Amino acid sequence: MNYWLVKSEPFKYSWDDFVKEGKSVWDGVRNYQARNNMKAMKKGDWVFFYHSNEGMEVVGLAEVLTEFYQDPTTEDPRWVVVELIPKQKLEKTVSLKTMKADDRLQSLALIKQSRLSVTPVLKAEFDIILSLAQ
DNA sequence: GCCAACGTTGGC
DNA sequence: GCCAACGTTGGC
Repeated sequence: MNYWLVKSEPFKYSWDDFVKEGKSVWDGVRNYQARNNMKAMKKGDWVFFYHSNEGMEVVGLAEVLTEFYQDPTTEDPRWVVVELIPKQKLEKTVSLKTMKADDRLQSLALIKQSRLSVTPVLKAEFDIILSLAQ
């Protein structure tokens, strides 16, 4: 089991939109590192849902429903999508500020590579973030 | 609105 | 293959 974090700008696609639809095809990723992370996702992996730009906080937990396949929004075979389903909303959101201030989260990929839209989360980091969400 | 950090493109 | 120029993301 692996853990991940995906970013979305809430005014484009928010957690609430995600819950309303019940499922999301995570398309439009055009960055190799993010793509490679998506290819490494396995069905059942857990994925934090983070609001970038506005909010700047982890708001919910999703699960990988379908592993990667060709991105239907492009002919270009380099790009892929995964399908995610909402699992649960966090009791308390966890802000970027909180994570940056936590000594235990200094190597979090979200913090180290702030522009990457799909990042891995270590098990230890995952547990810490979940504990901050209660 | 600014700008740092990256990623990409294209000329050489 | 290098690197300058440019574009984008996202925190502040």
